[in-house]
Amino acid sequence: MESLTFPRPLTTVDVVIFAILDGVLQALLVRRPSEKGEPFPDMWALPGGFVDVERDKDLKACAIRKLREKTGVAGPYLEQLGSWGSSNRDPRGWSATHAYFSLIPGSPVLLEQGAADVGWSPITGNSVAPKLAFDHRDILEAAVRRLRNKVEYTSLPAYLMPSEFTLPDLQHVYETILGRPLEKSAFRTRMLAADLIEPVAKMRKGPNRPAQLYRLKNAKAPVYFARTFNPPR
Amino acid sequence: MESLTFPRPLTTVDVVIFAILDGVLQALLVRRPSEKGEPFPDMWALPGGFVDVERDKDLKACAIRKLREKTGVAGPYLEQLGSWGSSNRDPRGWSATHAYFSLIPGSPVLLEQGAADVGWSPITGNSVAPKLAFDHRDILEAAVRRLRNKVEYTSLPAYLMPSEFTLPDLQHVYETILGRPLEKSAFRTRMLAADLIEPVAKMRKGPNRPAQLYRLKNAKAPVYFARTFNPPR
DNA sequence: CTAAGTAAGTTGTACTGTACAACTAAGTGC
DNA sequence: GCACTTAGTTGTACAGTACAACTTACTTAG
Repeated sequence: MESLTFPRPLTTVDVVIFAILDGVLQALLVRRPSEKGEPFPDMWALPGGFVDVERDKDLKACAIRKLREKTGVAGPYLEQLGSWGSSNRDPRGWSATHAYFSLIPGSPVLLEQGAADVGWSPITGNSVAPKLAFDHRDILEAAVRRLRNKVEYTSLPAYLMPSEFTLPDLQHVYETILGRPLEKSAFRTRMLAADLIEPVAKMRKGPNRPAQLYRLKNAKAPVYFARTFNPPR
Repeated sequence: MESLTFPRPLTTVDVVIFAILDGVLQALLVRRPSEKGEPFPDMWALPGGFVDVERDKDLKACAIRKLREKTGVAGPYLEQLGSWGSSNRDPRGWSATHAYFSLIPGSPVLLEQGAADVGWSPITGNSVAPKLAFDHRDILEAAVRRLRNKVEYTSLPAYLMPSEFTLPDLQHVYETILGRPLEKSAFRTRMLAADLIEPVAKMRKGPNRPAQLYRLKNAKAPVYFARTFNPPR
């Protein structure tokens, strides 16, 4: 039998958690512990950590656990992003992380505990302002690129909406993520043809014409459109 | 300092290697060793194995090493597919694999050594005929789905072509992978507009009208089209 | 009560890339 | 020379969006 005594890399899971706050795309960050000997003490990092071979039955379960520990959110959109592994990404030795990305709806309420160690950071460009521990900037940038790319031809932003929203609300989220305006009528046609949302018997009141409220259809998987938005130049 | 003495999962890399042989999409498989104590002895599996923390500087280097060990091919198309990790996918304990998929051109010549332990298997449906070790069937199916999906809107099949090929050749590869016929004139228009290939000053002779030969433009990254082929039903 | 302002939502025309189908072109074999 | 086959082109139809102008429904100022 093979001995299996050779050195094993460290195995972690990290989660890029996106939400719309103050009308802006933001990512959740946690502060690294400040204990002596911890790598990147007090720096901001993506939520994540070691796979616990006792508690986590698989990688996705581990990601869900970390997501719930930080946000209290259960059952949001969760997708595998990729993995990053090398001899030098963690000073403690050869390490590989399995990265996920998650979209959470509305304006989520964070768990109150340890609020100083958890915070939302707005996405500007492809990343966030603070320096991040490990190679977490690379991972975050990959997540932003993947999100932007998919928003061109999928209904992913629907997972960032609160339970009831208007079509202009949804369009603003698309525009915020893509960083460019979209055509109102084409947007509406596409969304309504997608069999993705259904109107509720209410209107959003405001200082001008009320807007129809919609909600996501039950347990709706993301819709893939046959074309991207607008001319890609 | 954190002790790092907790148990670590096994870390492996597996590669799904696709090529067109006999006009059919095929995947490379290797036979598991037959030694006592080895999991899944003598079964077919994807090429791969443990990360070697001494030799592999990162995951991609590890995938490239395994690719070259099995095929002798250097520098083909290589893309990360995802990762699979759980407590029960390997009888030796909690294990996570980082899966890649690769497209190799033409009709590749395998390394001769140990030819009995390496073989191509045609893709039928979403998988291959033989039973596979571990969860390699899941991984292979995910690779086939990803490839099919991307072929709808990218130029990936170009990486499966020999150095010189005709447009009908390329179209046949598209059709083989997608499992449905494509429109000749729309296909040609799309491919020629993509700035992906260039004609060489030669024709493919045959029993009927000669066809223009093309080659991939130098170091060409895959092209993403703004629409999928055909009506998706 | 009316008019201005604003955002929601609709309508009509133009355009782009593909679908579909018929056509022409260039070779082989008999 | 003619039938056959595959390469490659041409022309019309169509689908989904881009663009822009329009109508609708509400609030607020006067």
